[in-house]
Amino acid sequence: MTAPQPHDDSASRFIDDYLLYLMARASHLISEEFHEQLRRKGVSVPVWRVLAGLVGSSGETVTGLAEICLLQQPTMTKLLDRMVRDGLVRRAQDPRDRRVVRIGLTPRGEAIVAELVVAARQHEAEVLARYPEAEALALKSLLRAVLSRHVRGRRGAG
Amino acid sequence: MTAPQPHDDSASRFIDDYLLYLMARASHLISEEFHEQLRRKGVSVPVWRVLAGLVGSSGETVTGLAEICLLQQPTMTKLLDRMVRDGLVRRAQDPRDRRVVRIGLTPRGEAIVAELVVAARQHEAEVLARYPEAEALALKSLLRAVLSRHVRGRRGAG
DNA sequence: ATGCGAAAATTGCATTTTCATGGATGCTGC
DNA sequence: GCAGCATCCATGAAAATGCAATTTTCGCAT
Repeated sequence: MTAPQPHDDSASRFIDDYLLYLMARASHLISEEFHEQLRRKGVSVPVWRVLAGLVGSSGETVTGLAEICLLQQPTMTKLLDRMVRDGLVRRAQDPRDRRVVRIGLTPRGEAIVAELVVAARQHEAEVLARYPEAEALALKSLLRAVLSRHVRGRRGAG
Repeated sequence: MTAPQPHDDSASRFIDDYLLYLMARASHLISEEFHEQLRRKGVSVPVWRVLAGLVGSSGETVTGLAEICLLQQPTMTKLLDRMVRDGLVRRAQDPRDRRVVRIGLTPRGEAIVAELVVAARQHEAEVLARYPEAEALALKSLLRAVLSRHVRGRRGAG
């Protein structure tokens, strides 16, 4: 029962060489930069993810959006409730399968996400500009490689 | 007011070329693999992060742990309440600064995290084995480069 | 046609997180 | 020694989340 020792701080922490932590931390820190911009515009992170997930692909399902946004389905349903209430998206029945709900941007949602995408692209450019171009390209390429190992149902993956 | 169109699915979604999304998704998908192991052992993700954050560095502060675990400070305080209740960690006053609370693993916490770290290292090895060794090394290296741009307070960064 | 298993979305309840704030200690300049 | 400010942790009310169970619809074999 020795007391916790304050010294010996940056000895060799497990997490500092742990891949999953490096990824989570890198993702979190870079994302936080943009999330601060979102805060200033009064848009929450989950709302941004849904809006962004709909850009270039109108008509996602609830389950599909949940998978895209890395959330669970019930969480997505409740999030969509709020976004519908706020006039950002709307629900529509799928003409072929009445179990399915298709989510689409409202004009208001489209206007908001259009602005945000501009800011996101600019921020991404700033982030990438911090590194030699080769590294920047390699990073994206490696991330794609990681993701390609995880094809989950999404047909016609690019 | 055109209805959401179900077709035109995998055209060219914004997020598929968005760095922050690639990072978040890669991190999430790989992490989920290990989180499923955690679930089977009855350990929640935040608890694992705290335990892992303490390995090799006893005596972290509450704020420090929050930063390490990518959580907010009040979240960490309440998470630590539960972990203290469950006998995983304990609080101790810093001898030099009475505002500071030092968090240390209990013997029970140490035993549990020791097992988990073994599983984590094994999972990491499995993940890295999916790629050519050069890619695996490059990925870690690039993530470190990203993180090195974000030295936040932590002194003596490696 | 009809019944049966599977899939999609929602709802309810308990838990957890967040945001804003409060209380206490430490530090600096005078 | 003391005022003023920064830092650290804890708390409380409100919102969001996770998990399990429910409902509706579909696909398919009979």
